[in-house]
Amino acid sequence: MKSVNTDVAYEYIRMRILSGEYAPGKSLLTEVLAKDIKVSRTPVRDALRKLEADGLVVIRAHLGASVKQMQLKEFREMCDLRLALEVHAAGLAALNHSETNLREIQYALEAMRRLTEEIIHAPQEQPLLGELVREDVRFHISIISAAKNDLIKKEILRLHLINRVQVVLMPPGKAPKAKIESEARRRAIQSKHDAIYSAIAGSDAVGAKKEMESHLQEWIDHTMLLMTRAETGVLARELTPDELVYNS
Amino acid sequence: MKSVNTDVAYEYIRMRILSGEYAPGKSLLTEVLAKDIKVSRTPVRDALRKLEADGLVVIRAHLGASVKQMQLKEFREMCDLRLALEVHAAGLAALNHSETNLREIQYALEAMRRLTEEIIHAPQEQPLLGELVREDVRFHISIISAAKNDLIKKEILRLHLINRVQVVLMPPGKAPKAKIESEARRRAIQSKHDAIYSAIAGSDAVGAKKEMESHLQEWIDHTMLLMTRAETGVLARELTPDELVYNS
DNA sequence: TTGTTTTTCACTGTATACAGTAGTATCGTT
DNA sequence: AACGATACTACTGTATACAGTGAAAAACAA
Repeated sequence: MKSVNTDVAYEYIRMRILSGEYAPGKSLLTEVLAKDIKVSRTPVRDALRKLEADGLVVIRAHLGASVKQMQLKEFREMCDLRLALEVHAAGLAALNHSETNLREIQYALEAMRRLTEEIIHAPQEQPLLGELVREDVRFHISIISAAKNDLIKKEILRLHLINRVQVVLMPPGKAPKAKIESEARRRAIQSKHDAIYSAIAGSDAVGAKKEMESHLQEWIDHTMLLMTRAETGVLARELTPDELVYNS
Repeated sequence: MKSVNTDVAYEYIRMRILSGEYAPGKSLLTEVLAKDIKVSRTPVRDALRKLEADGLVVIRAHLGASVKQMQLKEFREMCDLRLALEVHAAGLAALNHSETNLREIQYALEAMRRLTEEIIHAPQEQPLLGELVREDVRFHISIISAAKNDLIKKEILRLHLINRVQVVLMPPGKAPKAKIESEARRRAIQSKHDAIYSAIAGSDAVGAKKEMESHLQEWIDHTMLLMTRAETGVLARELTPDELVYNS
């Protein structure tokens, strides 16, 4: 099948939103985009509609499209939605996982363990943080895959992406916590991950759900704290566009 | 703001899908629709894109749009997704409900109780079934509203609508169960609903989730059984278009 | 007949011109 | 100077013509 301009436009805009080049709130003019992508306005409009369905863009009649910007309330609701789905997926993973799934989860787990220790002992933690986040994503996605429900998986991935666009991390200089505090937090997360893995590997659905729920709730609380603290217009970003496109 | 043709087309097509006039699998030709709605193909295409986002339509490049038709596997996955969300919502409802919410839930509950008894004692159960289903929907939506999470609510409503389009009930004549059996089942459902309500009213989140989970699981199992039994091309429908549009 | 190629054609995808809206700047009035 | 009405304009919404695809029909070969 020949490539379709709509898809080209979709990928073009999507990448720029996910990479942060088009920040939340930025208005997306069809004419400008059409000229940049070198197609007409029609496929651009189609692409924007698809992106709206993904939750990355909002379109208001006669006012045009802009990159979705969430209020704190909406963000909290989305986190809760994600929690519900990932907790359920953890339970399913405990029941439906294959050996391959377990190996995948374990791989991410070990990579995170290694990176956590490296970061704690390194003088500059920043450069390795991106890798850590990437492995964290891999860990969660592996679990979702083990649940063997493509619809739920798709939905969670969608929410993950929105999350990435909305959560703008504190700039390196203004790290909100003392290093000793974040060190303890990192170790706590690691052991929580271990507990989740054990429950899944042991086919303990109830346990897996419980551990996943408290893990995510902790993450949500932590993130909400950072977001309420953060001044508007904070702009440090950890991930490259490439890392953001996990379609696996 | 002036009404937009895209919205007109969207409503037009949506209604016909929800009412069953456009059955799953039916192909939706933009030219035909445009002529029927008396607009051009452009807003029709936009509307179809929106309906695709709703999960009611599928669009394949160069092949056009058609009303979404699910395989059994996908339907099962969707039911599981809905279960995850509604169970979570039940838990939230136990924590976040207002007095008004409780009254709404109770109202639907009592209406169902009355109808259930009427149906059991009536010679012809068919005419009242639609009403019963409508009150059942009201019951579930009231709980979702009580959860106070608009995003989750929106998502569950979306899934409910897809459900209605996909689940085509057995024709009256071929009722799969003896009356005595469905009578027992109706009473069981009623008492399950009572249990859910009690847990929510008593702010018992764990209990509410547990009751909701087993209730929905029972419904899913029952529906899957009907669907696997049903021959292809079964076409009896209980609800009028009007009942299908709960935007509350 | 059966299988393979060619042709046809109905439909979608795209570009573009035009219409219509909502926000902004301009002007006039007090 | 403050306020309201008017004109402007930059953009979206819509119709439509044309290009391009893929599936089904027709033609052909064995």
